[in-house]
Amino acid sequence: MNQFGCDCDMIHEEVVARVRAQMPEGDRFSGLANLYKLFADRTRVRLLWALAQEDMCVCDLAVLLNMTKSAISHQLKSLRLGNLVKCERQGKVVYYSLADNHVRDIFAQGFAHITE
Amino acid sequence: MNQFGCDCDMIHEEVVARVRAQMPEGDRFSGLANLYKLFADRTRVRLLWALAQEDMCVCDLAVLLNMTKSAISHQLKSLRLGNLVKCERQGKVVYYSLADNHVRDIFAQGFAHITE
DNA sequence: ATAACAGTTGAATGATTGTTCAACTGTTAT
DNA sequence: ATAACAGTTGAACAATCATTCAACTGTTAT
Repeated sequence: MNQFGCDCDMIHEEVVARVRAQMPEGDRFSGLANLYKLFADRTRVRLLWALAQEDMCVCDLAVLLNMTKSAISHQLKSLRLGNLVKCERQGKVVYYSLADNHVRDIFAQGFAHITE
Repeated sequence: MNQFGCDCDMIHEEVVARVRAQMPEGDRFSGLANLYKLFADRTRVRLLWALAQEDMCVCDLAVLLNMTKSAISHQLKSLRLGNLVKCERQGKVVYYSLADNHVRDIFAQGFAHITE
């Protein structure tokens, strides 16, 4: 470990200084990583995709993905805390839907990237 | 467990049938999840952001993020296997750069979502 | 040759995370 | 009241993953 807090020399001082100067304030990178974490699981991706097609209840989603209500509910909670989905109770049934259209845009871009 | 392979009834048969019919072939959801996994870590997000500013070598990136060459190199390998970055050796130094401009677009969208 | 430095690699470790299980709440119907 | 079903929750378990450490490769300069 050296003066820079790492185990090597800084080779291009000007480059590092320039990039560091453009770095955003605070810790916006963690927020960004946390957003992408919600898309970084096959089950959650399928849930979001399904809700991008139609609003659905927990049981329908469980049947669609061949998983238990519990597993689905746990993942929906993560998505709810991340403000990607919202829910509304009607009697015994809880209907989930996308929180906003941004999720659809992110999907479109993701699919575009992996199919090229 | 029932006929559907889950622990509940299908409440809206038509909805599930309709959504299932629109489901993409194969397992494109895993590919999508794997793409987002690469963005789902603070270190990798910062590496990608830095390389979106300028091409850099491993030592510069290590200094910039206050991390060891080894940790940086491991993460760069993941990004390389995911085709998000590429590298080129010039003498002792290995320069990394974004594989294409798609990464920049994904960043723009991500930042747009978390700052609203 | 050999020293010095940039970078890579594999195993090990600790932390994070997805699913299961069992127990629970809330609503509807008998 | 009570049974039945939709959904939630917390603990436990297994799997995944990021970082560390030590040993290694490749290139340059002496």
